[in-house]
Amino acid sequence: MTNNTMTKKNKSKNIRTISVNKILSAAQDEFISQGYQGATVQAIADNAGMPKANVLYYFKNKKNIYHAVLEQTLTMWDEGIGDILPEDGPKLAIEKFVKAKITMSFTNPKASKIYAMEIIQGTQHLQDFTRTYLHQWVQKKAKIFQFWIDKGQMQPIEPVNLIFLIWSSTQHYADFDNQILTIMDRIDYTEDDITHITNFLTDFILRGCGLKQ
Amino acid sequence: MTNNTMTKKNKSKNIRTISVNKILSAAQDEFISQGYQGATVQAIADNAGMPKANVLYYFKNKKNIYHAVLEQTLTMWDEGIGDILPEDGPKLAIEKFVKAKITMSFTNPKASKIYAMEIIQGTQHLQDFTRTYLHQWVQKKAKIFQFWIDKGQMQPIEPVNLIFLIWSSTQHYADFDNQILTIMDRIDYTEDDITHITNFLTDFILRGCGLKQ
DNA sequence: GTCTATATGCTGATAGAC
DNA sequence: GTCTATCAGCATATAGAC
Repeated sequence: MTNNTMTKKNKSKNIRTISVNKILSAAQDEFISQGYQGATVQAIADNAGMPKANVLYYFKNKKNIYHAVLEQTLTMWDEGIGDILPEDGPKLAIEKFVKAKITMSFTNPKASKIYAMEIIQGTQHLQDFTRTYLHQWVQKKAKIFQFWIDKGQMQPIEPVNLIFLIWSSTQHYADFDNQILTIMDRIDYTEDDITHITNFLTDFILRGCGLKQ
Repeated sequence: MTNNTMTKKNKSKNIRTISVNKILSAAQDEFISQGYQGATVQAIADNAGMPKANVLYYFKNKKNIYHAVLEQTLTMWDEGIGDILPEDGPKLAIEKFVKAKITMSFTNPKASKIYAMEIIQGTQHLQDFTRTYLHQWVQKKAKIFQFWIDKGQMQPIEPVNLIFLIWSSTQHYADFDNQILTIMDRIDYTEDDITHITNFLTDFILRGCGLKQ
């Protein structure tokens, strides 16, 4: 299908999709650096390369822009959380889980930051997500760890705190990238850095669980 | 010295100290939950129990309030960072370091949150602190770990990433307390929780470093 | 769909009486 | 030192021409 054969509807749908994505991307940056209140629709429009009125045409108001950014964030969180499968056994499962979280941290640090800011500020918009989805996820996965412990496949490591440690140590490279890069004398993470960090965290956590050496 | 024998200067100095502390405490809460821009002088004044004009009498403007809160935060960070001493050897040093960071997280979660938000948002006000003080601190302590590794007192664990892991896993309980408490079905951390978490993290990290079992 | 002009409301900050 | 009243500026959001 060429541009010439496009229906009017398809054309305008494309413009809409492109504009909406530009706005969401600009908004993500703006909300991270300025916070919700500090972010101005004007700044989002400037960074998206369009007049302020257009932004409000697509999203009606600032709150709706933020909700859309949050929704994107949760989708990524959900897709990137990885899984912990009983049939994998503790070693492989932890390796996979750590790798999934690290990958998410390095491929989408902005989503991680938006999420972190929400939780730090008091789970204002994410209370439902935490109370229901996340609560159940942790309980379910903790049971799998307990199953392995009971079968003698791993040492008695407290599962809930283990999950917290894996979350925190992997997210840290996304959320605190400014601090870490400054300390490491880098402008950005290189591929080598990412490989190195992945190996470090995987080895360290497996050893912490008594699953290596 | 009774109130009656107080000089006028002492009295007013007390009022000032009390008012300033009330303002700083209220401001800390407000900056965490609303962000810098979202925080209003009016809300700070309300939570401090005084008229807005009084707040601006003591601090002149909102920026100055925030700077004062940040200064408090850095002082706490500095006092709570703990130390890593060559003469302690790796095991004791790591035990002490982990314990110091956990203690800070549980005794002053608000300072940890203010700090975290600053770094996530791009070290806007803390670039100097990160570039100079923190950079040097990490390099210095990394050398001590390297010294122990070279002497065969501990396994070759990459020191800089080890420091990041200890920071992140301990701070997490302060910064993400809302999420953690929801998942753990608690309103607040109990003394038992804190002991349990301290033991978990200390054991896990020592094992990760190959210094236990 | 795009853009200009404008209304409305809120916030930081000040002036000045007490 | 405390507090009321008020100003000036800015940001969201809308109306309406193109």
